[in-house]
Amino acid sequence: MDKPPKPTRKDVFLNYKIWLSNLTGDGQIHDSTYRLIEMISQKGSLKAAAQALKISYRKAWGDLEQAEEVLGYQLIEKQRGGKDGGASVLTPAAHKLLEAYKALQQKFDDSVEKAFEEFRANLNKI
Amino acid sequence: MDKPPKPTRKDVFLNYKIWLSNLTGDGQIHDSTYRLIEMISQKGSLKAAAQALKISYRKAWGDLEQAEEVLGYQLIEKQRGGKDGGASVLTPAAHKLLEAYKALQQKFDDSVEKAFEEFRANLNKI
DNA sequence: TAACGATATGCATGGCACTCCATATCGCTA
DNA sequence: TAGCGATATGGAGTGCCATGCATATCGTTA
Repeated sequence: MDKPPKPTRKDVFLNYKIWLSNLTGDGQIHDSTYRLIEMISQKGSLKAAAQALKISYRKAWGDLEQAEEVLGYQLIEKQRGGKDGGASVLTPAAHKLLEAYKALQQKFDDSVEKAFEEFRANLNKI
Repeated sequence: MDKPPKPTRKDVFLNYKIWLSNLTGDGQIHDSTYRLIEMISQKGSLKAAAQALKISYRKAWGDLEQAEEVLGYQLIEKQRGGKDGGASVLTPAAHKLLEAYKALQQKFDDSVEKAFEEFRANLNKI
């Protein structure tokens, strides 16, 4: 019925996403994987971490598998059986990865902020 | 059969993606939409642009619709009927948008480059 | 050695995005 | 004024991927 009610300028928002991958891009490490690793560190098991993050164990396991595949080294020391049926702890490499990732994230947030302000200013010149 | 053939450090790559959206995030403008707009500018019609980019006319039309909805103003002046059955040309606003986006993209590339080098260096300390 | 709880993994299914298809509308041109 | 070709838009069909389900495996503990 009424198509153009009035061309009104609206507020727009910039979104961004960064992730690691192997050369082909079929293996990837997303932000969710970092959160998973952190949660494993807190909870002590993959299962508990998955529950805490409200994702399926299946997915959590798969994400972790892929991350280790991409990097080429282990992030988690996993134990089957035992006192509590099993457990998972981070490797030193995983701790370093988390640190490095946090720093990267921070740097990004800063430059994104600046770049977007400029962009917005340019748009408003229209 | 053979799971851990040898934990070998591998090369990893940083990927990123930026996009605009409205407040709720249900309306989005992706890189593909900018490419579409550029192609419309070259080809002179939405249909030809969609074909050139090998996407369905349906999707192209929808993406454009969404982009204009997010921004709140027209990007394309579309004509139905006429000499060639119809045509599409960019509005001045669309040209400005493309310019601003390219600048943003460039800025991003630069900061990604820097941030990733640092990240990589940190990883190699492992 | 039976039980328990976490890791490990294949497979069915459901949701979603995109493509295909069908149809309507528009306005110049011959 | 009939025809053409592009825009406009809904709906069915399809393919992919995440999720969930089911089940096997493992090793300590009681």
